[in-house]
Amino acid sequence: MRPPLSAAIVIADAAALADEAGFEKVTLSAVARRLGVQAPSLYSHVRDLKALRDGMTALALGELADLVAAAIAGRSGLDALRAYAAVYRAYAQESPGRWQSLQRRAGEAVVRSDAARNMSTQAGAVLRGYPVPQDEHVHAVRLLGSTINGFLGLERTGNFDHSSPAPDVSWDRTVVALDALLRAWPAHSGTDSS
Amino acid sequence: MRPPLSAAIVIADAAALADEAGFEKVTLSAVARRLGVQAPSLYSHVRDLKALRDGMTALALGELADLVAAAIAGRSGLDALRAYAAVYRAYAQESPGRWQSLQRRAGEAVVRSDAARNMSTQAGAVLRGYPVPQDEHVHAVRLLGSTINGFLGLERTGNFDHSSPAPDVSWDRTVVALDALLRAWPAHSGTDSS
DNA sequence: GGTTTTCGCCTACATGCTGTAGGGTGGGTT
DNA sequence: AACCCACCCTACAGCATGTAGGCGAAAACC
Repeated sequence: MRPPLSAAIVIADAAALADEAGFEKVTLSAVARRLGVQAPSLYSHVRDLKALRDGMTALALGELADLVAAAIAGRSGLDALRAYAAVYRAYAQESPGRWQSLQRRAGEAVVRSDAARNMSTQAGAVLRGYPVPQDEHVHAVRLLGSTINGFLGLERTGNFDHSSPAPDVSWDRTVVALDALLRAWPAHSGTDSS
Repeated sequence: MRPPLSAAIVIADAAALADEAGFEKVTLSAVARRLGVQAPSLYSHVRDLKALRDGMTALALGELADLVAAAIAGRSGLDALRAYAAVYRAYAQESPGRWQSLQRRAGEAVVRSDAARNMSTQAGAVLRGYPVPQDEHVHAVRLLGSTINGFLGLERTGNFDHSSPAPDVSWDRTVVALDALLRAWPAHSGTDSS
């Protein structure tokens, strides 16, 4: 009758549920209900809950890596940075559950995946337009990721809800500030003035 | 015999458990076991699991606000910024469960608490040593929080584990970079080159 | 001093989720 | 036609949340 289930289908459905109800609401029972199947049936496709979550993380990682790749292709400098940041924010807003699935310690397999490797590479690519010395790239990449992810996290937890103006304005300032920072990357003991 | 339980004791014990085993492992059953009591007994002190978590968040918020207050008192500029950032990082490292309790959407009561209000005020105080115009303070505070919290989040989820050098080095660069950024806060349409 | 109230923890239970064991059925193969 | 196996099923054990109601001991009251 119905086409048989597969790991991919289960994980995709779990991701959809996460986006609708929040990552923490993703339960094997709930996914089974959505798929019109009994809960134990899912264990043939997914080892356990941890594996399901890892699958969602891997899925999100792959999607995001593709989006980032498309966004920064052919751009550089502030242009690339804007596109890079915009993709993250859009993803966090449009797929909040998937985005949440990235904010956790994932299994080894996920960490070593191509998508995960790509993500760091892409962050490095954004830096190409900036005068950050090669041996400082790690730090710049970490700073970039920290600020972008941190902003999205605070926004999601409602940290900005009780002060004006809307987060969008701060987001723009933040991206511009990061651009300025990267263009004048400080030397070890302070800043150099040009 | 034993002194009777109280909400404060239950919450404190839950916080201790969170630090030992992770925030997501905090369960009313587990806390009851630690306290040598049956699980339903806790419901006289804590309305439900959500209330317990909110209590932990409020506790952490209060502790952190006090630590920050002590750290930035009498300091300014980079000195204050360093102390401010250091308190956050130390707290995240020494009380990981409590820190995790801050990375969630808390109930209204917690959000409106004095401690929560203090935290924004304190972030603003750090900016006093920098030439950030008053109407830009919100953005700077948000940026500061984003970067600091984001770094700690990425560090905790193991994002930095598979690249060298150790996060400590990046942390230092990050704080220095934030200092540089605040000292040369970019104007709205770009940066001014001094 | 004895009675009564109250407080704090208890047992019992309903409900929901995870994960295991093992059964049955239908579609494809030979 | 008989077989097999992929796929989903039922049954169950274990642990979590949260409700209802009981019991005992200490405090309060006459």
